[in-house]
Amino acid sequence: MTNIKDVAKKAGCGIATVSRVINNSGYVKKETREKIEKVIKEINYVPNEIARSMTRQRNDIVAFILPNTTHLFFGELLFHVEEQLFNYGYKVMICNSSEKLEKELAYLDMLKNNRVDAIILLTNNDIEEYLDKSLPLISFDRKFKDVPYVASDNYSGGELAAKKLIELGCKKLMFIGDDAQGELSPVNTDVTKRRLGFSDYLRKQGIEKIVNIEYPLGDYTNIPDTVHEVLNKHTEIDGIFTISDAVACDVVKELEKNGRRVPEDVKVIGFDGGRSFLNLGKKITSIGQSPQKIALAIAESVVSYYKKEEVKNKIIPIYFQNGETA
Amino acid sequence: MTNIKDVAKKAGCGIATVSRVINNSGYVKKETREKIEKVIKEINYVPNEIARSMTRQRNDIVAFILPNTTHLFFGELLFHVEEQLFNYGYKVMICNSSEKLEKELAYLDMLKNNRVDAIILLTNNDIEEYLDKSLPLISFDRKFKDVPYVASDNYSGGELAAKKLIELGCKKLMFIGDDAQGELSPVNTDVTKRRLGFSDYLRKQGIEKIVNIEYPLGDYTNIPDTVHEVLNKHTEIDGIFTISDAVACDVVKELEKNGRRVPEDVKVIGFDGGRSFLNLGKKITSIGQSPQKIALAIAESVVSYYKKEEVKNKIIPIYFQNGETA
DNA sequence: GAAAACTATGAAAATGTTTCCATATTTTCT
DNA sequence: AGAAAATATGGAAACATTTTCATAGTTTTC
Repeated sequence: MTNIKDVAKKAGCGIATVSRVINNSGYVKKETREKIEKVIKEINYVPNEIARSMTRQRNDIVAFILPNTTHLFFGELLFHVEEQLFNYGYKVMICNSSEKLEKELAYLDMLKNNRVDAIILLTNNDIEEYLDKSLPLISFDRKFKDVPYVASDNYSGGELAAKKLIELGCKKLMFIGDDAQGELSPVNTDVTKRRLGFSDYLRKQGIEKIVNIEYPLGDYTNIPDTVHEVLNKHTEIDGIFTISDAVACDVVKELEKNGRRVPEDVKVIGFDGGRSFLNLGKKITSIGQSPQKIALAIAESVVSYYKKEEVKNKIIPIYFQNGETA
Repeated sequence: MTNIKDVAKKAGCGIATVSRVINNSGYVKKETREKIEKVIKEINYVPNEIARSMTRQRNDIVAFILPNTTHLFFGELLFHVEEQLFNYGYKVMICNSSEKLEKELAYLDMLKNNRVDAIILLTNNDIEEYLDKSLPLISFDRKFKDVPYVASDNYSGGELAAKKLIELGCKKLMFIGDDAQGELSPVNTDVTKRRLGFSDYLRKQGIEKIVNIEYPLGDYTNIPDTVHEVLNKHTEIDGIFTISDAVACDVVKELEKNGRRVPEDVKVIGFDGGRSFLNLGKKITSIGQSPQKIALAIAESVVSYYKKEEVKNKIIPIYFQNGETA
């Protein structure tokens, strides 16, 4: 590989001048610039970004720690985050934690060594005490001490779902979601607020929820059994709000297996929207999160870090994505 | 941030010795090692990976250029690729091309500057002429000149689908897939082989396909209309093989809208399997690709590059994933 | 008991840039 | 015309490591 010295030698100038040409900075005479550009092409020189990172002490890399790129919503979010950051000149390093704390910690260590410019953290683990104050963190859907965060307006989403189900004439409502985010859990992600918004709204309207079904986070294997059991016990249920569209999908399958039609007999409202919603059919309605807007907010936070500005918390509005339940 | 010099000074030794301790290389007296380790902790030193990359002239980064992490199968593949490479000590940079050639080229340029250790390329574009011989490329599901590749055994997959549909008693078969990969297209990805395997098998059995439905790659918007039209024209169709499970899902919806039951009236076999298959319900059967095995093959290819061994092409077996159509 | 092998250490070179500083030339201003 | 400002250029330091080399002490070997 050729380097900047080779260019300088062949062009008969100093390396500083070559550097100026490459970075289009400082003063360079027109002929000198042309000569250098010619040589660069001739000897097929490409600047070594590793060396640039060395002097600049930054590498324009942003890391994204998330549980799993196989979840539709996460894959979508990743796509938009990468797209936004690419536009700002950043590269994105992807870190699948598989929801494991140890892996998240291993990544944080590695990322610290690598002096990445920012770390986007999406986790359900009890990681707060391990978060190094010096790391350029941005948290998604989760509040940690001293860490700026971006989140969908989950609470309003829960309220909206309740409001909608009531409008649609539902009388006996249920929530199906994650246990690890329960009110008594030490881990309190923003996702919890979906249920809180839902419950609070119902309470204000003097309506009582039938039941919450909750199960370990990320463990979708036993949903059908649990749902089956509850549905048999509470045949009066006519409206369900689920923590995500993926769960909603399983719930619909189970309902149909039990002879209940969706949306005719039971209305179902999920959460996430977008592509995941489309893929899962339109029997449900969804409270949509906007990965584009979330991604933009995150990218702006990254840029704020770079500019050493205050990085503000950002709540992203949710929206209705109407399906047949609507 | 503290550096290796700070450690050396405080420990009263040379930086070379500190380096030996960090890298666990060469000779270091036990007491010296302990002293240095103590200082490292005291002053909270973490080695600067950028500087290490500088001297080692490699950064343990592998880039993955793919169309879009929002496709279920790609998200899944990405997950396993990252997981495997993490085990080998690599970091993964993610590059969403949105299927755009210009974006792929921009990424390739950037990655060249960044001296990444390997580039996994997943594309449907006519990019061959732009591929720099000096880049450490690994192609997925696509053969380029001089570029080692990893692919699922798509041809056998097509054959298997045909065989299965015939075994299930189907008489009037159809293929639904992508136009851009047509036999006359200059772009010839391995995905094409799904149809070839399917067609060839039928031909050998003396069975003629009813029709191919093909449409622009990645453009799933007009599938329902096209399918609707063809189904009305060919009400005798009783077996369909689709290029992917995602397409199969749309096809099933359309079939049901037209009053045909799946799998009772029409059997549908898709392609991809795994999580995407599960999410889409089990009315279809799928020819499954194994993202784990693909990821392992890719990771091994990356390691071969590092060892400067010959990087071999690898064909990964597919498998049956039985649903209700089975 | 001398040579060979092993252990231990640090100075200095090398990695490929950017940037600061010094210097020189040219242009602009009054 | 002389001073100030703008243009142009290159040498050298700095970035934080690893690695080579030189040197020296300590064991082992026969």
